[in-house]
Amino acid sequence: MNKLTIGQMAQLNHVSEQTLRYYDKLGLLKPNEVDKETGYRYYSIKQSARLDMIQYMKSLGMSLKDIKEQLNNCDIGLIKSILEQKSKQIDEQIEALKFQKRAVERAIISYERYETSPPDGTIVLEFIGKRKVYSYETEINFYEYGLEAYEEILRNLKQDLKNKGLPQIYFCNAGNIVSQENIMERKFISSEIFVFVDREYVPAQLIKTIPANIYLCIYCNKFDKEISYAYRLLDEIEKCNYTIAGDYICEVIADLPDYDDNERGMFFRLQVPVKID
Amino acid sequence: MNKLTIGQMAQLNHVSEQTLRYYDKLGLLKPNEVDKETGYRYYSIKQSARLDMIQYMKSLGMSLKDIKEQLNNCDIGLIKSILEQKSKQIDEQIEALKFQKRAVERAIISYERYETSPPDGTIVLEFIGKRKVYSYETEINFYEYGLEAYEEILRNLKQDLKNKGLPQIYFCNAGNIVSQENIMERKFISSEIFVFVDREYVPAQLIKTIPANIYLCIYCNKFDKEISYAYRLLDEIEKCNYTIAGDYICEVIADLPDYDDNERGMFFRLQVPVKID
DNA sequence: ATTGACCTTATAGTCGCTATAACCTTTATA
DNA sequence: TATAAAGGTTATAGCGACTATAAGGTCAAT
Repeated sequence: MNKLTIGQMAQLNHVSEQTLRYYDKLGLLKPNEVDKETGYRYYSIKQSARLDMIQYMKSLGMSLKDIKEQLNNCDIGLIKSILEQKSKQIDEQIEALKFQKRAVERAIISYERYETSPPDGTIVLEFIGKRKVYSYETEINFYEYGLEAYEEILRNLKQDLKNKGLPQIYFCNAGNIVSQENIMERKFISSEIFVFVDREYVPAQLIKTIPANIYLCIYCNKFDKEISYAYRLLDEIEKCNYTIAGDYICEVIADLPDYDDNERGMFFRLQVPVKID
Repeated sequence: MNKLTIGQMAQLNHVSEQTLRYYDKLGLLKPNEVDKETGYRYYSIKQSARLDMIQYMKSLGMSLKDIKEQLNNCDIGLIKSILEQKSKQIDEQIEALKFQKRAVERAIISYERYETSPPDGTIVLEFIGKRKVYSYETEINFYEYGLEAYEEILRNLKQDLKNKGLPQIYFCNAGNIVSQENIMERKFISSEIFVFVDREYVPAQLIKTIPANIYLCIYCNKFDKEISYAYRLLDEIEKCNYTIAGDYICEVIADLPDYDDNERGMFFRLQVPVKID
């Protein structure tokens, strides 16, 4: 039993024969003995120790090349520093995953919201709670340009999120603001684009609050229709004798993987906070 | 600016040109326009939307093939189920990483302990606090066999840990027990091997407690020397008139990636709990 | 006209295996 | 002892998502 064939060695250690042959080829784990006639590999069970160590180092994310180096030239200090680095790395990974989790939850909610949204063109009064946004100032008023300019600004926002270390997923829940002043005069001027964020995960100094209020909203399924739909909203506000109580918001509810003519498939909720007398 | 070369598109979206060519080849993102004469690819900035979606789906762990399918044949229900699955997966990953973190910390401590351990052959009295172990019963008394048998048992233990869903890392901090009864008669009989575990991470019914006590310990750097060193320990206990107060433990302090003759490089602390009158 | 930046395709390499083909050796059974 | 089944050998290709390189064609500015 002290001369194991490759199959036995593989079975004992729960690796495949090919893996053992591969390790042999790399010089990572040479069989104890090779029959010169037949080329048969024979392992000693003691070699499991080395295999254990290989598997452990692999689990730390080391490449086989690095493992080989480390095993051939054992340096405990180095191992310790790899372990310490690994420990930090795990913490970072956990943080990143928590971030990602939030983002996925957010995307699910976004799709659910899309599915349950009223159809395009519907006008409704809705209460919307307090929201946090991270906003990004641009140099141009993008209402003067089209979807292309908007895409370009999104590219910049994306880069900005990256630079600030914010998860790019927020990206799918974007929007922009037109000030109360401008919207009251029906002037579509905006150089501020934003993404909705979670307070817990974004440094407080980067975020702004949009207050809770009753909003008159209209749903819209195409980028090009925004302004005409916004006019319908303003007309409705006048008709009902509501008072505009704050900034106009164009919120992207869902960014669909649905590309007509290569264009972003978007679903919006245009909203104006109102006071009802 | 509405006709971007591959280089501009790549820069805007922070991907490499090769990646864009690769996506083109896969049919994942075809440029808006290709010059038939020169083969030059020209993208529209609007296509960034599709690229965003590709990147997002990639971040969810989808393969490019699946992404292509999904984009060509958009099904929101499917996306939602992928997202929900992803959410669960993230939770699992976080749990796994926490586990791994503990394991790495444990390995660091183990190396530190090795570095600060007294040299081979040293006998010292130490207070050792309460410890938790997961133990594994074997059919044979492995003291009757050599390192080979021990390795074989370790293979079984490893498999057992795997079956029980315990992290394999505990493996590097193993040991075995000889009952008080046997050790008092200097009979080295043991069929119980164990690994030290963290209480928090292992189901309570699987673990056993080794009580806190003062232990007379001897450090040992070779598997083959265990029994002779253990005898020295017992001789010392007699000489000092201590009373053996519990089971003998052979603890592996470090499993070094240092292979003389392919053998496991181990460092042990052999210990007997004693009562000093 | 020339330079240099940028584009093209085609091919090979990365990593840690897995799969397959074509063939050889060992072991157990008829 | 013949034979079949199990298990071993090497060599090669493939995976996935790229990256790197070579050899050559195109564009824009001087």
